[in-house]
Amino acid sequence: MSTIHEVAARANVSIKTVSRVINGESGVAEPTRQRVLTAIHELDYVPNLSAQRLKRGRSELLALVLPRVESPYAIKLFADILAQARKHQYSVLVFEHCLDQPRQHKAIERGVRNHRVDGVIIAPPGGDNPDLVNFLRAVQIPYVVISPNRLQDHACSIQITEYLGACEATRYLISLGHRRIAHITCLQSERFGRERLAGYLDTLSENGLPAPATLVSEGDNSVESGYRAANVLLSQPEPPTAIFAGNDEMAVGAILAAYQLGIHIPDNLSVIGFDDSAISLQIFPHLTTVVQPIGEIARASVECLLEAIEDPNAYEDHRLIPTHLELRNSCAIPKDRRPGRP
Amino acid sequence: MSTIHEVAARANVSIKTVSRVINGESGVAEPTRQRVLTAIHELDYVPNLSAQRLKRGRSELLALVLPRVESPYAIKLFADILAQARKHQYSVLVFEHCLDQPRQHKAIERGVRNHRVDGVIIAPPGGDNPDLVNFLRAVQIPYVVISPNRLQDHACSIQITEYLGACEATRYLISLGHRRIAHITCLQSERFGRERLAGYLDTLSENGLPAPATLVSEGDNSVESGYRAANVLLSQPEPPTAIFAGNDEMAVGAILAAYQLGIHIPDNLSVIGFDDSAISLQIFPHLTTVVQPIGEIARASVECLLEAIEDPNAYEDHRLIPTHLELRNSCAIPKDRRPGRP
DNA sequence: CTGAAAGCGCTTACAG
DNA sequence: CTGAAAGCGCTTACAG
Repeated sequence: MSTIHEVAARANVSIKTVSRVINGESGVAEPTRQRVLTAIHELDYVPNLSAQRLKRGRSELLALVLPRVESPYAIKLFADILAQARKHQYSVLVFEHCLDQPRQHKAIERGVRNHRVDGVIIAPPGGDNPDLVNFLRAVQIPYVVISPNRLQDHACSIQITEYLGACEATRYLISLGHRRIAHITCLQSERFGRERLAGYLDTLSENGLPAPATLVSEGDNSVESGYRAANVLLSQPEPPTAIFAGNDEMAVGAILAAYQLGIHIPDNLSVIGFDDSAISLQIFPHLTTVVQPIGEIARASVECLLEAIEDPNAYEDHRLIPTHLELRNSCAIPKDRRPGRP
Repeated sequence: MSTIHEVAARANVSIKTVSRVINGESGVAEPTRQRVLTAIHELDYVPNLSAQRLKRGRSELLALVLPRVESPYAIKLFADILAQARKHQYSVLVFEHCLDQPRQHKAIERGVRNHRVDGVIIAPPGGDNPDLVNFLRAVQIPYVVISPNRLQDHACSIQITEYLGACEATRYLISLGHRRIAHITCLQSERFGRERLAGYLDTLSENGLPAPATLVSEGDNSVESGYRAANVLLSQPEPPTAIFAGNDEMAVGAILAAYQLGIHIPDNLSVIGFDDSAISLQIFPHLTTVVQPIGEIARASVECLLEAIEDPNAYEDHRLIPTHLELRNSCAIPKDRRPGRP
């Protein structure tokens, strides 16, 4: 591969002039610029990033710390962050994060410092790992954390409207006419699980509806737990006419349980999920769900991080990304409220 | 961050000696080595990769070209390749590949040359894009392609036993006693779809079973297409007692269709998928499936590529990774063959 | 066993 | 508007 010297020789200029053209600096006569551009084109010259980085003292490299869970959420987030970073001329290095392995953060630390990464984006649940976060603070590398359990631990964070999203889902079911609305909870050890439950409970009480304990069933975020929870909920003497599941996986579990019990969705049971993950469109009927806008999360993360890199001193930014309800085919007016039926 | 000079000064040696210690070269007296190690530790020194790369003329960087489809397959492959690369001290840069955008490969080309990537792994279906492949050949960057449609186009390729996997699935259903075994095909424009179909057909005929056209239904790899295909298959006068779907998504579609028709799985219908993707464990009953061993694919890809990087001259290697059948709960002996039933 | 010199391919002041 | 010099932080021959 050719170097800046070969380009300079061919264009009959100094390497400094070539450098100016490459970096789009002003103060190069147009004819000169054209000559350089032609030489670059003819030699098929591409600057060596390692050399640029070495000299500039910035790597233009972002690290993304992802859990080794093969969730669709993670890959979508990754893809969107990649696209955002590219817009700003940054590359992304991915580090896997295994919560269970105690010395895992050592490998990340080494990679981050080895590559002289400019900043780090921490996907959930990495933000709750004190080792990683303390390290980044100690070496003064800017970072932004997505959906951490505790906001006050970080200078920059991105979160979504977990609570309001749950409120909107519940309000929608109420507006359809449902009065016995159940909730299958996400893991209550996570903040988002507690906020989604709170949104559900508050909306019920705001609308004068009771929320007996028999309408709240615990899940663990998995399809299977939603399936079990729904089986319990639906075999009560007075079963709910609608279920708001804490995430899409559990909503799918609930739909599978309904299938087996011969309960038609949405005619006899309405179901809402949360997240808009791939599975919500793989189930029939397609799942009405609270959309977690991953594209927006990615954009905000990169923006935040880049600003923190520009101005590392006491930079603080907490962004709240709005969710919205995506209406599909898993909800309907409850049977006893439908007109035209005997 | 400290440099090699500071370490050298503190340890009272030349930078060359520090370099020797960092790179594990022999010929350093043990006491000297210890002094250097201590200095490295005290200064918390981490070598600058950009400088090392610049000097060495190798980036120790692999590129992975992935489709922008948010498939669980893609992220698992990515995670496993990441882990394999790390073992060999390589980092991985990911490039998204959008088939539909004509100038997409330009961005990949630029990134690959900019970073002086040592080699490229192309995930399906990128290997069938002539632009990308021709570029890599032109600039002489070694690459390995995973599951391409045409093997002869590449020097290094990884594929799995699509045909044998389909044979094994079909043979298993026959061994249970099924005689009316249907197949929902993957897209026939892809080699893997054709091979899976061929494995199914050949195994039936080897066992003296007819394969009437009414038992083969076309799908397009999606859950929905499996759902539609199964509805057609199961509403025939003589419906199949088993369905071998070309992938897990379509198998799930078939299960959903059976649910709605009140057909119990596995009592009244056996279903097998292909791939062992996440969804196979999210459905009930859990899906018996032909496992595509992504970990092995990742290992073989990285190995192949590293060998090609070591010896770029006319290096050729085509590896075939074996699949295996993972027995779960979606298959049973057909009703009419079960003992103890009237 | 150890080190002084040169240079990888760029950019950053500085000079003209 | 253009360029000669110095140097980013390392490793590669070479010498002793």
